[in-house]
Formats: sequence, C-alpha cells, structure tokens
Amino acid sequence: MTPRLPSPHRPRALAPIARVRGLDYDVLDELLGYTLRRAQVAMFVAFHQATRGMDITPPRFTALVIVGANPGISQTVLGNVLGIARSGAMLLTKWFQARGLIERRRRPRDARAWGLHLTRKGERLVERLKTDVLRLDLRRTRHLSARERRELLRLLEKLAR
Amino acid sequence: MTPRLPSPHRPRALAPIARVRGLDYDVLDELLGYTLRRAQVAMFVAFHQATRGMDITPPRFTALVIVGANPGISQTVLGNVLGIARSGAMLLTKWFQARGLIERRRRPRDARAWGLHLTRKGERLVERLKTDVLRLDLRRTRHLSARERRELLRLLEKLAR
DNA sequence: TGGGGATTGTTATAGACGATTACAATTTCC
DNA sequence: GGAAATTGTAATCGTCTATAACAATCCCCA
Repeated sequence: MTPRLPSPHRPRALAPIARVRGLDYDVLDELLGYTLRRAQVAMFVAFHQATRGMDITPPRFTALVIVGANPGISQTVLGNVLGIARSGAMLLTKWFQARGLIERRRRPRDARAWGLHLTRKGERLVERLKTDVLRLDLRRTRHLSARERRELLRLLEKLAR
Repeated sequence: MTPRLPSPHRPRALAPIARVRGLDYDVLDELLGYTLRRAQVAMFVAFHQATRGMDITPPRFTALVIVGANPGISQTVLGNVLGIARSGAMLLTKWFQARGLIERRRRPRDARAWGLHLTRKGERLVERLKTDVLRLDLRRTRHLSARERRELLRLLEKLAR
C-alpha cells in the first residue's frame, strides 16, 4: 500500500459555522432559517464528540431511543418519527440488525409488520449513549440558564408543531 | 413517452414531522437535538412553499443574500458562511452563473480569487425572495409573539456561537 | 530577492442519505 | 369474497458534501 501524501490543504474542521467578522448578513439575521441551521450544526458537533468512534449519527441515536422506549414499534412508525420514508427506515433497521443491536420479531396481530426490539447489547449501548449525549447537550448549552434552556425547548416545540 | 402508472402508494407529503400520539419519546424531549431538527424541517417546509417553482434551496437563498449584501466576496468566504467546503461553494457559484444570476470578476488585488457579484437579474430575484421568505417565515411563526420570536432568535444565536 | 509554503479556484471521485418506484404478502373494510 | 390499503423490501436515482490532487498566485522571511 503506497503511503498517502499529506494533503496540502487543511481539512475543513468539524466545527460550528463561525460568523465572518465585518460581513453584512442582511435579512438573514431576521430570519429563523439560517440561525436555526447554525444552531443545529453546533449541536451536531457536540453530538459527534459525544459519540466519537461509535458510528452513531443523530437519526441512529433517535431510532435506538425510540425503539428502546417503545418495544414492538414498526418500521413505518419509526420512519414517521424520523421524518423519512419507509425504505429509509428499513435500511436503518437493517444496519442495526447487522450489528446485533436491534432484532425484528414477527407480530401475531399483523404478519406484515415487524416488531422492533433492542437486544441486550442494544440496551447497553442506548443507556450509555443517553448519558453521554445528555451530558454533551448540557455542556453545549452551559451558557444558557436553566430557564433559558427550558424556554428555548418550549419555543422550538411551538415552532415545530 | 409512455405515461407513468400512478403509484399505488401515496407519496410522502412534504410536511413537518408530526408527533406520534401515544409514543414514548424518552430523553428526546429533554435534548435540543431532536426538537431542533423538527423545527428546522418545519421551517424548511415553509421555505419550500415560499420559493415554490423557483428551484431555490436554503443554501442557495443564503448565498444570494450574502453576495448581494457583500459584492466582491470570494468563493471561500461564501463557503465559510454556508459551512461547506470550497469545492461546494464553487459548484454553487457555477450553478448561479449558468443561470445568469451571479457573475465572477477578477480582482486586481488578488488574481487567485474571483469577486462575486449579483447580475441585474440576480438582484431582482433576491429582492423578491427576501420579501417572500420573510413573509412565510413570519407566517410560520405567527403563533409566537414578537417577544417570543426575538427571544428564540437570541437563544439560538447564543447556542450557535 | 528568491523560493518555500500557504491560499484560491478547479476538477474528479467517492460516499452518505433519502426519495421514488415497483412488487409481494397481508390485512382491512365494504 | 374481493377491492383497496398497509407493510416491508429491493433496485435505482439524484442531491449534496467531502476528499484529494493540481495549477496559478500570493505571502513572507532567510
């Protein structure tokens, strides 16, 4: 294997989108879209640090938590929670199954749908992930007071409705 | 051209991610990530309605606004504002140029970088987009009071920093 | 002042992700 | 009982972004 030459360019760091000083952002500061995007990227960076090396993305984390809290859930409902099509939920489920984190069981009431369940290994992982992600989430928002944090969640929820 | 058969399945509607009733969301309600995502999807839906048929995505909108407010900006800086790599900013710029919305001018000070400028057509488009997007943005957040909206922007900005 | 290192734009390539379409098995509802 | 809807699955496509490599140009300092 030939050793790869070091890149002459610094790789783009996985970092929040910085505000460029001296730049005119015009109407973007009045709109929620751009700020929302920046906040999301910032949270993603924190998330990535919390799950480093575990190959867990936000949708994967969400899926594990949802299946853990709702054993027997179907792929279609999982897709709804994630906001993706059934085919995507299927791929996601297959990914977990291949890693022994989720198992599919036939349901007596409806032979079309699978019932999704965490394996023992999946349970252990999701427990660890929950504490890690919560810790980083809080750390990322440490500049917000408890009341501000609650208020932010409330307003976002109102917006998403 | 053979007419396409109607799909037996309803296409997934471009709609906000609904909360599934009776489902346990566990720790997701305490974390900012999932709610942030849902809010962003909701805003994207509004954005899509505002720009229907114009083939404008959020990053494209941001790019047009930024170039309009900062004539002569380079592709690299534009990429930083959008949080994408230089190669992506280049593709984006090329897309606009092909449609006669942005033009690149050589800069006397630095012959490496282009200076980006809106064309007359680009200026007209961005003016129209700004009013349309602002209107939909306000309409999407009509359940928030003016103070709540300001507070949300402030908190998001604090988070993204 | 000359040259090495950094920056900018560009191209090519690859990977991640999700949508769409189509199909089979099954269930639901007149 | 049979049409219509639902569920999972597979194949395919398009979009977006990163990475890597290269040429042209600029910067800086030895």
